Amino acid sequence: MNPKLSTARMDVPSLFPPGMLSRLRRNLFRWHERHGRHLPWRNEGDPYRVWISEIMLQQTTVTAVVPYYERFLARFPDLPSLAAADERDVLRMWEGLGYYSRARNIHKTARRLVTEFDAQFPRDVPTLLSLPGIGRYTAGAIASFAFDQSAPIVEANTLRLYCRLLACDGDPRSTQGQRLLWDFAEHVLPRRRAGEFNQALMDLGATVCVPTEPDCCRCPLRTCCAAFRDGRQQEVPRLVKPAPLTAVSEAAVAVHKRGAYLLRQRGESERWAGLWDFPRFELAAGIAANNHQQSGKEPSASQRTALSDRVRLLTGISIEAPIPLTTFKHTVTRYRITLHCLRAEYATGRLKRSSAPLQWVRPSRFELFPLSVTARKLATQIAATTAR
DNA sequence: TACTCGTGGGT
DNA sequence: TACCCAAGAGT
Repeated sequence: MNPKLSTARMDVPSLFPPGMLSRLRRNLFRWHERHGRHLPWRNEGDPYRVWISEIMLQQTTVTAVVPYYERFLARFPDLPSLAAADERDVLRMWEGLGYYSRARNIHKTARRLVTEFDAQFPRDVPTLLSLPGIGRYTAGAIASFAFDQSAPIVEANTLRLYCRLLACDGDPRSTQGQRLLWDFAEHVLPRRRAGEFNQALMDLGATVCVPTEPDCCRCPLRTCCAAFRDGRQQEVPRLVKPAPLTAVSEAAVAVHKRGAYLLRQRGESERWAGLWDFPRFELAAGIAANNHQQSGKEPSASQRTALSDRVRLLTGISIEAPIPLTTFKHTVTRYRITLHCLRAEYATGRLKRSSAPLQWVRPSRFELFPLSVTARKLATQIAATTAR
């Protein structure tokens, strides 16, 4: 038994009786014919495209995905082209989209499909689940969208929709809540046209049953909706309070040597794993995000001296005194980072071999490297300056 | 189980 | 401005 699946059942049928069920399906299909979204990865009948779009759409808005999807498909039009690519080029196409393990997993899965599956996409959920980066939702999405298998889905849009249809009070992210939602998803799913049905659910969640101010007047399912009946559509589903942001002050050093700059590939256990960055160090951490007193200042003379030591420890080379260039503010996960960018000339020494990959790169070649967002900004600035 | 992993757009 | 939120998966 695959641990990503659960067979535990709850009493969903009593919560949603057969008469209501057929009405829900009928109304939803009818609504979708007129109001469904038209998206680049829809109705292509190509599991590769469905897969790429689903991975990109994990925790990412449609608006953000569309340009990345188009670029990615132009560069890697099919499974063999993706499997044959270098990971660096895959990450380069992912740069700026976030959650970079998705790109690394896509690459791993592409290679596995070519070597172990004869470059054919598996059609069943258990086999899809065995692939890196494909969880229960994505497996259901690929199986139903690409192969019209009767596989249920639960994601942000359907979670909200199901919770409201059921007026679910509990925490939908808890184990119990998840079990209820997956049971419900399976219960409502028709045997035929499952892919179209799932897409209709998501379209409804994305355009009508939205998080705030759901447009219940235009909802084809309002007569099946317990939350609407009780006037509680604004309270369901229960929200989770995000962790407060922590202010962090960091420094990035652009080390220059004869027209090239030092880049470092970030390690497996670091944030932005696999991306390249200028050597980067934490300076200080504040208590709260709005405590700018400490983090907003430029690095002091003693901090800049300490930076030289840390560059030497990290890379093995010695540098001249770093000179402040510019400052970026960047929020990532729970941290609001103030990044002080400095420039320093190479003095003496040779690059270490043992640590993370280090490389001297000319500005004209920056575009070949997948960079962290802030590194890209700094790289662009440096390239513009040196081009003159 | 709870935490980690990013970023940009909307309000 | 400071939130909220988004087609989740891996550990």
